[in-house]
Amino acid sequence: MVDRTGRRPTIYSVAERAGVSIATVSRVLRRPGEVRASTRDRVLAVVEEMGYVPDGAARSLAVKSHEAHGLVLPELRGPYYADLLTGYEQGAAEGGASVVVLLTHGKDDVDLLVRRLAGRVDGMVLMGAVPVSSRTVDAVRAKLPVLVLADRHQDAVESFSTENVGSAEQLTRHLIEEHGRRALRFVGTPDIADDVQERYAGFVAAHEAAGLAPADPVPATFREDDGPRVAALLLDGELEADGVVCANDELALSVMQRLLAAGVDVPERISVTGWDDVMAARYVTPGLTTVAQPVRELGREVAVRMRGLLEDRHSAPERHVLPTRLVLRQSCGCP
Amino acid sequence: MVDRTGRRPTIYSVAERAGVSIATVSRVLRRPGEVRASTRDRVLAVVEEMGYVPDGAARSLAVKSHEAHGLVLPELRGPYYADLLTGYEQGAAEGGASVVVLLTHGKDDVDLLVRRLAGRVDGMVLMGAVPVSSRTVDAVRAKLPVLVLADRHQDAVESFSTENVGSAEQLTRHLIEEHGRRALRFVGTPDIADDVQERYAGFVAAHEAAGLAPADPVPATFREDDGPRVAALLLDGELEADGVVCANDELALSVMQRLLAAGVDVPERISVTGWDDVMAARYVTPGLTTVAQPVRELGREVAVRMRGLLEDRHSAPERHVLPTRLVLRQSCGCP
DNA sequence: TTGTAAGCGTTATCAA
DNA sequence: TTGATAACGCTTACAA
Repeated sequence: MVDRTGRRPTIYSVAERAGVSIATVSRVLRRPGEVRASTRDRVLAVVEEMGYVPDGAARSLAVKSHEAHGLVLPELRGPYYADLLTGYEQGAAEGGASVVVLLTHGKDDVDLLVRRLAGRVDGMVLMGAVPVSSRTVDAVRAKLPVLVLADRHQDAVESFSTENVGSAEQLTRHLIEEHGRRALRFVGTPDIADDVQERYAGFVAAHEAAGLAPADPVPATFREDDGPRVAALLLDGELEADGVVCANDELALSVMQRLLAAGVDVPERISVTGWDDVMAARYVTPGLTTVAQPVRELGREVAVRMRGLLEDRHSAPERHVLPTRLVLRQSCGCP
Repeated sequence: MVDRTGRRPTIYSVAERAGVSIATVSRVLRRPGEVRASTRDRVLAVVEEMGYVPDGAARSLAVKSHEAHGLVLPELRGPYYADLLTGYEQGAAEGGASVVVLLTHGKDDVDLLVRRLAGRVDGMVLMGAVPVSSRTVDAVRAKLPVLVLADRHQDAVESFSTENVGSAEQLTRHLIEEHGRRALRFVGTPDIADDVQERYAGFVAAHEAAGLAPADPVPATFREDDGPRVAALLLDGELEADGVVCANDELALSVMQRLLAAGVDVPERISVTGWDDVMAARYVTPGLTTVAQPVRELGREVAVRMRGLLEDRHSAPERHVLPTRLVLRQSCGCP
């Protein structure tokens, strides 16, 4: 399956073998309707016989489009990013674009990698949590459309996110009003990401609406490892609480497991809630009350919007917020 | 940030503005050591000022390398594929390559998409479960290195997988010998994928070694939806069993939940085991006994091997098998 | 309907 | 140390 030069077949070798010009080969592949059937069949036969696959780089150079989008995520733990990627890939594929994934976790030259990626894609999506300088973001934005997810509101760049404040407020209010909680703690570090900040804001809002004083957040990362520490605080009595609103499910599951193991009655004595609705949330006992985000849809919508931006530059940056859904199970106190 | 032609800066506009040739600009970016410091600084300043990012397609065309690998997966549900991608991306990035992800689920022109992808990457990894014709695989293989994961042993193409038969046998033997099970059923459809087939083979082997007759498998897909159906069979008494060896955790979790909800004592009356060690496996009660695979490492090793193949074509196809680890929790009967 | 030829934006060889 | 210039493999006017 190599032509006589000993290399992989190019459009030239196919053309030669089929006895046509390279323009005709190109047409056969891109606009078969413009070629006479007999010619087309002959070319196609040669293409098949030689195993010719057009070089994407050469095509990109000629058409000035990479037919690819870049998706930059911190990592892929948990269902969030995977669902996001799934939705995005689908949306991009519908427009004939493939997606190049860049995972920043554990890399120390993120800015360089992002810039380099910018040379290989038509548009780029950045997760708010990725550690990239705003200088780099600006440089990339000067070159191609950039969409940002779940990030602090830099109003210059268009962003997508799922609703946080309202749902957090609703969840907190539920704990206060339906389950009579009076000493709730928010577990998570608001500064760590925009989402967490907004969820804490909702927590605070619900307290104020109820005439209660909101407690300070209990710092914790998104990882499961912090659960035991927080649970220990609760068990020691160092943290007085009749409910914990955790920044995500991993944290909530891990805290809850520790509490249960120590004989604490969840939810009777302490309510526990999470965020994300991971698979484990519906298999644990008690079932974890949490907030479900339409992540797949989010991903798909971001991709569709990106395709729109690629068609028509210069549309004003919009701010998209998708609604979330409260999932009441038993860990809050519901039957 | 556009040059006077109104378009994005190219190596030409940078060269012009810096008063050097394009060759020098290219050198500054690729081999700064070969350029006089004063020239280098001047060029770099212009690069920065104009926001110049080299076009990846043009570079690929010139160097005859896409600096990208294709990873074709059926979907991204569950931790398996996400971990695989994480490991692969890391391994690829270490070699300066990015990864283009193609998700086949829900697409009807997979063969076409795979061929097209082959024109944009230097090497391709195919998950065994993706619905792609062997004609296409052969066509792609003629053009670039292909690695296959968890696939039926077509010995022509190099493959990676995690160990199945031995671990399944070990797990089954554990149920028979330690927990005295005598009526085990395997839940999963062996024909669906190579993994399942091998897991069932281990199930059978353990029975034969113990002088027991292995029952036929109970067909079920990898999805959670099949759990209720299988559980119903068990509850109806239509399926006599004192233990079920499920093809994966989703299935096991869902069967177990149904059994528990119906008041069946797991593991006292029925043992339940899974495969994959998903997060939920360690949060449910009883904890799910399962088999953990080193998926991240697998991904990374595949990427490293791909880099090797890219260096040196024509190395004979090897068959790599990574060891797995039995994770004993309580759902099998262990304390 | 088909062919000619001019780009597309890099890299790399060879001279200067 | 730097510059001209020829690839690289494709698409697409424009001409025939």
